[in-house]
Amino acid sequence: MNTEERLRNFKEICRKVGLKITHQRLEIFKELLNSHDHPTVEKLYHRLQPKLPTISIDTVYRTLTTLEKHDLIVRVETEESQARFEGRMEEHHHAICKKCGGITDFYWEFPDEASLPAEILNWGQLVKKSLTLHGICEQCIQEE
Amino acid sequence: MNTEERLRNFKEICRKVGLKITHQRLEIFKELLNSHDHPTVEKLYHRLQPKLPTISIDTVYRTLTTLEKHDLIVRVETEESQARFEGRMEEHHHAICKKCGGITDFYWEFPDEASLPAEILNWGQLVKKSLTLHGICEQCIQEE
DNA sequence: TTCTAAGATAGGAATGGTTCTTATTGGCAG
DNA sequence: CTGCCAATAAGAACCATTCCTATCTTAGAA
Repeated sequence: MNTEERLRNFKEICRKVGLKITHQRLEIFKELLNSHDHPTVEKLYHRLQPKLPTISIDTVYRTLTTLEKHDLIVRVETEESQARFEGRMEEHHHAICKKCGGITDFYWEFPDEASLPAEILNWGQLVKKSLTLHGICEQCIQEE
Repeated sequence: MNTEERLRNFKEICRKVGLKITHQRLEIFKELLNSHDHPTVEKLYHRLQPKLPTISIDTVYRTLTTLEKHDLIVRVETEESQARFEGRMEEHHHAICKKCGGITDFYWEFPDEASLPAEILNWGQLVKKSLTLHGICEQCIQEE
């Protein structure tokens, strides 16, 4: 799905579940679609200032939580205390740099569910499999 | 490594890096070794009350951060705001239940590093590969 | 063993990220 | 166009985590 399709989908989902399509929701969603660095709420808030100078940070929090609930965006799993979000919805994976905290996306096809241990296949209902690589990115290695 | 070996290793590492072996550090480490539910700081704090009735929660935070820095324990990556820790050090993976938040450990041999996309193999220096499964555990399915 | 210096802790205050409260605004169905 | 109800802004409140500092403990020296 490209940006336009994502926006159409966004509006459709909102209509379907009874969410009003407000200026703020639309701008927050669009801003996240254009952000490929898995921004924190604070970062998004600042990026939105030019378009929405009076928006409150609470609205950003509330909206992201709402969008997440309806599977329009994803909350990224990290060890940090600050929440980070992304707009990319295709199943993909992350490489996280221990040094700078940067997150890089990558695609990788999961080998075969049967390669998982039996105990986990019986664990429950699997929804998502995400591989996270930890290490130090090339740029941080150079800077050492 | 069994518990006894882990404790010996703990003391050795402390000596090596100049950390004093305090009663609190030892008890916090032992408590985490005995906990298999990836407890939050708050939970550990309460479990330690019987043995260390006057311990402050700051000490638990500080100690866990210190132990993590020296690779004696691991901070678990979740979407939650509260930090969770574990004492298991063998490389393993997690299945997280969306409903109850429970985390189940499992072992799984990573197929082959060459199966990762080239872009990631050149990303930097990889330290750890962790697979996280998301879904709903059997118990929560039953309860629905 | 005793002494001492440096490091560690307890307790409370402070901080920072996130959520709640409330008055006001604005989307949208009729 | 109008009214209802959801959504927002602003600031207060909340909660997890960290800081401050006086006191205590550990580990090494005497």
